[in-house]
Amino acid sequence: MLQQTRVEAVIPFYLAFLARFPDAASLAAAPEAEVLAAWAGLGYYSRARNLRRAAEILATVAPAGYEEILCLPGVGPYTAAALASIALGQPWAAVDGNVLRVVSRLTNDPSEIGSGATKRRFTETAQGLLSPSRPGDFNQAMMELGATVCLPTNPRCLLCPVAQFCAARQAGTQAQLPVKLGKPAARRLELHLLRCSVGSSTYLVKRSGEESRLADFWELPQKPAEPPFEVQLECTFSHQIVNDRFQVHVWGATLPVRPDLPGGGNWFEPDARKEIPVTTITRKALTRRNLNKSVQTPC
DNA sequence: AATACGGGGTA
DNA sequence: TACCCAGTATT
Repeated sequence: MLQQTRVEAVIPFYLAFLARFPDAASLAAAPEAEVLAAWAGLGYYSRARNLRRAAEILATVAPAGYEEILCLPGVGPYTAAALASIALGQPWAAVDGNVLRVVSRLTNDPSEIGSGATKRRFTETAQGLLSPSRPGDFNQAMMELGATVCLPTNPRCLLCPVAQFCAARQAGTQAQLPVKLGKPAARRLELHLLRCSVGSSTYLVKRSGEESRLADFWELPQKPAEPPFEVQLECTFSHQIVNDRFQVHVWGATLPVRPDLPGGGNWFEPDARKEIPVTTITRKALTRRNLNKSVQTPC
């Protein structure tokens, strides 16, 4: 439950869940739908399915250590280390997002925090700091430090119990760590979809692939009325993603029909321009699933 | 290495 | 609004 979910958000779900499924056997015996119902509101529902599958295993065998715990579905390096250290007292550093941030500051290391190489190195650092006699307490202390003191922005160094060991604090760089690779200011992508009307009918039009020799032309997915006909593009789109925003640019265009080209006359050259407004849609509202229907709304 | 997966809190 | 959260699985 704690994977990518704040402790405060988890607690009520955790209590209700344990009341309903007090042990591995009862969870393993429960229908998946019932488990999902108890999970409702927590998000990341594959965690619930994985947890039930793990319970099926745990009802039979008890894993002996990190490597075996890691084999359970839904258990990755962090969770395996947390379980091995807290439940079994074994010396594995549990490295979550908090610990990555704490280590980046303790060592004043400007490496990009999202890369796999950096995570591996920071994990080794945490492993070296780990208390072998109290690995569970150490791991929880590191995470708690990140959650309450070594905050993402405005770390509270004056309250920090390990400020005297912190390289970033000495260098005064704590506010600039950890370093996150910024996404490009604007990724521009082609939308490959637009709408046109033929007479009173409206059709979707898509651009053919770049690798095609017809890359610069637009294609009617369904064959419209028999040629000859006139095609008037009402508008066309392009979109770009700026940070978490999905912007759709809409502009008008008129395209001449090219019956002389391959495709039975269903090809024509783009002739666009004059950008008019910009519609902004949040990325959450524009997943791959509903892309097709969403992009039609601005038109 | 990138992405999908959720819902909620915060600056 | 943009980022983050006691990450993992999949591509």
